[in-house]
Amino acid sequence: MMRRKILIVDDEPMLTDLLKAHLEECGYEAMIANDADQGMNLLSRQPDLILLDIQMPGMDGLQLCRTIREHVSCPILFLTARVTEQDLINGLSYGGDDYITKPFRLNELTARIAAHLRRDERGGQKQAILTSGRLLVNLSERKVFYGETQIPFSRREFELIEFLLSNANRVYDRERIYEAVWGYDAEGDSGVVKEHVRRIRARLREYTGESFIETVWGVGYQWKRS
Amino acid sequence: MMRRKILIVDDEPMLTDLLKAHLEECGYEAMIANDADQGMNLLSRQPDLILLDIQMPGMDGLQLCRTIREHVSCPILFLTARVTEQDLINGLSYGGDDYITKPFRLNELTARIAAHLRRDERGGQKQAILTSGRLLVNLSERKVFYGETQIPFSRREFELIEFLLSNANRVYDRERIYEAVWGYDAEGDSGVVKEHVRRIRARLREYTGESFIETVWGVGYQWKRS
DNA sequence: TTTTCTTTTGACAGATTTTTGACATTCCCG
DNA sequence: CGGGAATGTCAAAAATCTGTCAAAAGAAAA
Repeated sequence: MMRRKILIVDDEPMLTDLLKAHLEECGYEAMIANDADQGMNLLSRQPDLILLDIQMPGMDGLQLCRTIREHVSCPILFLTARVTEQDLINGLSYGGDDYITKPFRLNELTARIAAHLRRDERGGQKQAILTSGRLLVNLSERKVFYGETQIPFSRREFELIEFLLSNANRVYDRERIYEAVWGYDAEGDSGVVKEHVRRIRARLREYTGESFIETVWGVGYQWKRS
Repeated sequence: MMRRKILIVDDEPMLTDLLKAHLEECGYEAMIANDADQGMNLLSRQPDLILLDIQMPGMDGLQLCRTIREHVSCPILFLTARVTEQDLINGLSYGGDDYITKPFRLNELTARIAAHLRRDERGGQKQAILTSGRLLVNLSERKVFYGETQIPFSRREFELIEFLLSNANRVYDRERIYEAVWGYDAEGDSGVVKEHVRRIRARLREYTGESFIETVWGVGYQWKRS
């Protein structure tokens, strides 16, 4: 198996050096880019994964992310400081796949990297993070954020959100939703879905002002992504 | 075999120079840092061992030690003038591996260094230490410290802590936890995990005031790292 | 063996979530 | 403008989950 190539884009030489050394110790091949131009150039070497700092001074990391996405389809993992949660959400909607906040542990980082590469390899399509506007849904931690505040959801509620959001802009009747989320053959829908949608909407509205889930009369529900 | 790199952190230039010369004579590559910042910077060069003076004026050597531990896992050897048992415990609880009191003989120092490097290399067993806030978990010695005091845990308790902490911020249901820690296929979880979590929380709370392990309702537990 | 400590188990109460059904409201269409 | 079907709302009931305790079973130490 070829050694996996990882591209590191960060303006802090100290950090990039440390990361490079560590990643190489873990058996990866690491390339360093200290600015956007270098980063774009190194795309030609076909990295398997990209670590991208989205808050480099004098450069728009988000734009860079989008540009990268136009050229390659490998996982992009953001490095970000805790403060600008908003940037993070932007980033994910700009084509990123996951994020990790600075300061982070090397072990944690390599674990994430391994997970993404594994997923990529198996062809698994499942994203780790979903976004919708300013809303952020972290599937692995099972948490929903609006900006920096977390919105609490119960298990079924979360599963329902996960289903609808990962099939955003598509309409499903209650029976299908029940089947997909509850797993049984939907015999008597009995209005459970209805009630859950209500509570999810209520909580979303309470925290964000909008409810995201839309009713298509006579048919079912859909997650509306602007 | 690569030449081993040793990082010396001490505010006394005379001493550091002397050490550097001596170590290089012994076939090591030596790097000097005269203050904490320099020390942190040089971590990017991945030293194989660190000599650290824990009593530099205007800086908390112990805290530095702990900070270093968050980034690297190589052996850390204290240089200290203090000799009490208490100081030793302090140092070790902050993530150090050994200590040597000043004034010392160069021979003694190099002997210790060689011993640690040998152990590090042979066992392949990394001196794994995890931290979470002020909490420190020494995996090789199977001990947990909060500041300078040790918190006692039994075998299973420690293993459970180890598993959750090394996968911090990720949620695992009881079944998975049982599988990972007990090693069997989780047939009848039977609440063993639940009970262990309770006792771990209780002891952590007793010593630290917080319980670190968080419940995600309907899903499982996770170690919460701020 | 006895003693002590750890681990497992089962029962229970309390808290939270999920489901249900009755009722109100909205929407479509004639 | 209604009638009827589909959807929204609410609160109570049912089901599920978690925290806690104490006792039993098992391991380790003495």
